Amino acid sequence: MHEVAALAGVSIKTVSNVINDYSHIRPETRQRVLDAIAKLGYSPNLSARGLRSGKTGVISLIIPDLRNPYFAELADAVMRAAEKQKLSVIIEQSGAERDRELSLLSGARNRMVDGILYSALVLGEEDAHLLEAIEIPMVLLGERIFHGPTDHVTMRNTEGARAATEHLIAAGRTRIVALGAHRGEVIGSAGLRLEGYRQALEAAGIDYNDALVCEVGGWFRSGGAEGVRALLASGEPFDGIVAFNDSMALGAMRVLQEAGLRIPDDVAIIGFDDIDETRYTLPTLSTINPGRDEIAEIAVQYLIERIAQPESGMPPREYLSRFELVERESTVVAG
Amino acid sequence: MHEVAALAGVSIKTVSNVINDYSHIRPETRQRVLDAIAKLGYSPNLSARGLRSGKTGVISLIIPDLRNPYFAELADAVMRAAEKQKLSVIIEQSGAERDRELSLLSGARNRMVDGILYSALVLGEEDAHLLEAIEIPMVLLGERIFHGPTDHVTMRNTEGARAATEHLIAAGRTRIVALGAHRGEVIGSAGLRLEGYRQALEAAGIDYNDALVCEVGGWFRSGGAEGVRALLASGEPFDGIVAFNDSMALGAMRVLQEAGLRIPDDVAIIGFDDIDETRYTLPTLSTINPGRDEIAEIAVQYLIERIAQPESGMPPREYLSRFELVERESTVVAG
DNA sequence: GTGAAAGCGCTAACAT
DNA sequence: ATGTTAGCGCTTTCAC
Repeated sequence: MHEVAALAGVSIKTVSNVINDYSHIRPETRQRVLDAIAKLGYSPNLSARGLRSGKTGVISLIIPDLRNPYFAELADAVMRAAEKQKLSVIIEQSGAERDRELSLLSGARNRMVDGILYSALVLGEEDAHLLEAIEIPMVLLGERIFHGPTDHVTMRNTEGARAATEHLIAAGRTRIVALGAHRGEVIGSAGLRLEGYRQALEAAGIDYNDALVCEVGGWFRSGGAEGVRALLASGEPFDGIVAFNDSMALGAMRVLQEAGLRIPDDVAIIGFDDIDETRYTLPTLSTINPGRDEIAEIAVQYLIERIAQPESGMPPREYLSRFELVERESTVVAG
Repeated sequence: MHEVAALAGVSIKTVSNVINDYSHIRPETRQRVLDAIAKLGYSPNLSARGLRSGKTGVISLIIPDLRNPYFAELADAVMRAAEKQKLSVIIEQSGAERDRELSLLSGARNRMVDGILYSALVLGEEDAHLLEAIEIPMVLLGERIFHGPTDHVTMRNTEGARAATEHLIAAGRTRIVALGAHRGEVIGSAGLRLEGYRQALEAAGIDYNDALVCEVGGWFRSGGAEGVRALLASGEPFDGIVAFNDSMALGAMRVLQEAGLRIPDDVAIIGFDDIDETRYTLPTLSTINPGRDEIAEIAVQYLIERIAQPESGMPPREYLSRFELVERESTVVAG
């Protein structure tokens, strides 16, 4: 920077002004500085800037696991949104371990980032108070913690599940499985989506049948597969499945096909998340698009606002994205 | 830090020593400092440390697109390897655009990272000289650029493809499709894998049939699907497919099944990459596991070594990981 | 419109 | 074994 100033024949302050797009610089001077920068291949030292300004231009995104397509796509959306705002993103994987989620939140690595986007999988409502201790700006993604002390961006889970269920009902299905429930959970994606499922049944005058509510080990393909296997073994008849995420739906599809059932003729199935893969399976999977891009953009915007005004006293905000029902082959009987 | 020093009744230097695990500190003093740190909830400012030491403890990983499962899994492996070494990872997506790959490599964001792991998709051999201009340590992943000025970590592409092809031959297939070739490409994954395919055919005394070498638009599901559709339309008979990555294999499987062909009975198929999904499709997909964890660990280790000794004059290294053939349902006829 | 100087929080010499 | 001091590269008052 000194060299640039020398070459351009100005002071180091002027160089700083040019870089930061300050006003009141003669165009001619500015050009001279720009030329010098180009000639010397200079680029500012971000650590120094960070030290001085207290900001690093980096945010961290805490997610359970990148190998889960849902989170990979979420990370992609967040990175695109962050880039528009000239922010870099450090991704930290919690592995869905409680200790790791906690240590990442309070960890020393955070000293290097301006804010955190936190997609909780393990911490729940009862841990909301722990978030109070986090001193750097944070925005929460997903459903695990409501009414926390931070901004929260998520989708309309209940309405989405209701729309998915109504879609199957409209297709003439009456014995509809809810795949991925967690008994006793009221908040959290599982609880909210189950509530939407119930609402749709009730509105259509279909009795709720507990035998069709299928719990799983985890929201993975394997969980969906096991769930449907158990269901088939139970002998309880069904003609539709609302899976609470796409991975489970895909696992379920595989088991149904192995069992010789046709999709959607024998069983119609709809998922949740609209991960890329659902466009290429056989059959393609109908699903609820949660508005991922919108979630990412709003979350980044909220975080930037909190970073800009850490002590604004603005109460925690809650943003619910628009979802969209995506109709594909798994729910539409050809002809 | 000053406060910590005051509370512990020592100088700020001693605090620094404790934090950095220096020797020659009386255990009692160290403990006093540690207590003070805990009480004040102090944690060091990484920006300041970075400014002073010239290192940030952050590396960047440049990949085309996280939504591609192969790269999501690579990113996961890299992050796990980096974490073991106490490094954070900033992920940058190039979107497979040439301009973006170049600007990311030389971009200002790099001032904040100690080194780059670069998985090229667009830049090729002819751009190797551009890498010379990058002044920060870099390790290359993947096949696009060989003989560049940097360390390079990748898999044994030719041997892997040969093993895959031999696996189909051993299963009695003789009319084997190579799916995902790029005509005229010699280096790059496509060229290397095609070479392995040819070697296997030759070793088995099977004539190379150009009509079975199938080019595709891109290494995505859609590319694999289109390729197989064209092949079916051509009327050229085939009983096996070596797909140069798993995504194409999955797209191909879908088209085969739509066409009423049984896998593996009518057509056996094997992919490349061992992405998670291949364990859950119907049928499950045989594939070549490229040794992703090994690649990630070696790449991070190489990068750390280069960061430690930027001007060591050590010549560029090349590391080839061990691969493994994973046998699943798509190549094994039951019974 | 531009320059001079102070200092962000830390580490590395050097001194004690 | 611990304290003192200079300075990393930048931004930011405050003069001019």
